[in-house]
Amino acid sequence: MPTATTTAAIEDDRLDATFAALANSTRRAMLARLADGPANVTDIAEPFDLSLPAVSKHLKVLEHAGLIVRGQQAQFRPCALDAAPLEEVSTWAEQYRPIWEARFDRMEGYLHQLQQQHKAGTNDDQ
Amino acid sequence: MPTATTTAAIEDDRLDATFAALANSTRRAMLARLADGPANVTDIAEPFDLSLPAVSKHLKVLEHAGLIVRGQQAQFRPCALDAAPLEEVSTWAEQYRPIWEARFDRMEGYLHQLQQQHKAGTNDDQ
DNA sequence: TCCGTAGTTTCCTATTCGGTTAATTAACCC
DNA sequence: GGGTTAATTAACCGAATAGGAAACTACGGA
Repeated sequence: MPTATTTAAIEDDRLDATFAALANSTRRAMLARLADGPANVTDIAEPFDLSLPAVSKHLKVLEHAGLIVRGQQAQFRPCALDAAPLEEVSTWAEQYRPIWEARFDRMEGYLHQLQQQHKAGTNDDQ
Repeated sequence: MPTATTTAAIEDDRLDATFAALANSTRRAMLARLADGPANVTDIAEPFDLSLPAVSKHLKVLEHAGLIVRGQQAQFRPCALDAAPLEEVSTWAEQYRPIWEARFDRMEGYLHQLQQQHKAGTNDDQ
């Protein structure tokens, strides 16, 4: 058996890690900071009301998701943004563009209908 | 006290919820299924090796993120995709497009440099 | 060699997540 | 009313998250 873990499963895991890393406003703010250029851990920590270990852990999550790359010069560990996973996120989301664009002509009526039904409970027939 | 919760904070919370909902391949598969049209809970559950309560919880997460809308007809609770939050995700990610596109000319050298430093650790002396 | 700086690791706590089974609600049909 | 179908709620469990404090590692410099 060639790949017990299929390509799709690997991509799934990577998207899992990326979305999980992004599901936190502190980490998203760190990425925004790094969009302006590389920085050391204490620099990244500065705007946040967080202990340094907490920041360190957030950075580890971002690194695990491949969203940052880290180096080492002397006692410093510079972090740099790697936006490649964000391209995957964008591509994934863009799959659904036809749907959110069709929303007005096709979907919205149905969505409203569902919501009304939900509010109404059992009204009459259908 | 005017808006102790600022607009930015609300958007943060919404992105938190959306990304968290997307950070699970089962839930992403459910969205993919719903892209083909509305479905009831048991229909959605069918491809998964999961108990119905587990499916129900996943759907609640998706609903909380605004990714699905739910109705009620008789004992059925039809679910329909609402792709609007995915447009937000795409827009958010697209912020970083200049960075992932500049990667080849501007960033890659630096990223590699960081990675090499990291691997090398203390190379020469000790 | 000792000190200060930069970060990480370890250990702890509280909360959330993903899953289960069992019980419950809700609506239809006979 | 009684039974069946659809789905949720309740209670519980193990694993993962997010945080802090304290200890530790690693490097540069006086």
